[in-house]
Amino acid sequence: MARLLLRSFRWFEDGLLYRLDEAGWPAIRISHSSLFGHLDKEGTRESELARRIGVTRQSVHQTVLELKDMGLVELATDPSNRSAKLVVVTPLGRRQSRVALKTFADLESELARRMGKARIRELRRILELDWGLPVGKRTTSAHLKRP
Amino acid sequence: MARLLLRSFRWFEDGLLYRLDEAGWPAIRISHSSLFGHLDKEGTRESELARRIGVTRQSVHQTVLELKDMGLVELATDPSNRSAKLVVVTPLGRRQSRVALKTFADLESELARRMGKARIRELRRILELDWGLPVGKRTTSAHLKRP
DNA sequence: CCAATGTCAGCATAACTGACATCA
DNA sequence: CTGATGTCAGTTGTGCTGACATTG
Repeated sequence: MARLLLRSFRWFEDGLLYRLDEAGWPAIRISHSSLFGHLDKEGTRESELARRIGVTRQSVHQTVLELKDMGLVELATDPSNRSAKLVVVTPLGRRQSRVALKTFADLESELARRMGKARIRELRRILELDWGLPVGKRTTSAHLKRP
Repeated sequence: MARLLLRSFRWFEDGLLYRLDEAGWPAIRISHSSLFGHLDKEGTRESELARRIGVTRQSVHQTVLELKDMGLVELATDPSNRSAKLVVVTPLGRRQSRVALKTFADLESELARRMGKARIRELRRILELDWGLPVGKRTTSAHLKRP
């Protein structure tokens, strides 16, 4: 099962890279685009993104730095807390994220066309469920709701 | 969707590592154990494994080397073709693969307990389907049946 | 002092591509 | 010569942990 999940992940990864390259946006990757789906309009803290996406602050930080280098996001100090920063999308970022998110939607539609709409809907439903902590994990997990 | 698939993969990965460590077999990883499920009793070529698993020869080669270092498999020259080699399981490998495969089954049962048997059965069913080539891929793909 | 946040450095895992030698 | 196979070297992509500074 683990291998099947990974294989399916690669299916999307390959498709995304191909489509974006085709559209002239070769730079973005899965970790980048999945971040955009969790950004608020007013800006979002890295630590908040980490919680929403389900990875560590450090992973998010890495991705954000890359996005910043590409000019897709900017960092602004949070007015309500000077030790925190807000990740805000640039106009360029908005344009590119539209393409990326649409590509994901397209891939999922293509899959639905191939495999059946109901099946893919069901797949997403199952994956979106809270699977609980991985067996043996106690705390501080990507799957934990409240850290 | 891509991220969800990856997250679920990690769920299994974490569980496997914890359980195996608990059982005193800390060395093995997902890539290792998924290989065992595709080994014939009489031995199997690396390139054949690559085809069955759906990855490149080079990836399989890497994994096989590690398994050899651990003493779980051995390499024998194929009697029918001296340029080829057969990957054969050692007695130690047989013991450990039993533990690993049982662990995977346990994890899936645990998941079924948490999420519902039917749902997990359906999840596996969908993942096992042939998704076809990733969008944009022409040839030489991990998803290709006949290369 | 403590907790949250961001940052820096290093590592692990699972794949990939490219290049090349061997042999049927 | 060609094709299959194995091998070596390097790279990519996504995540992790540990350690530390800043701020509230």
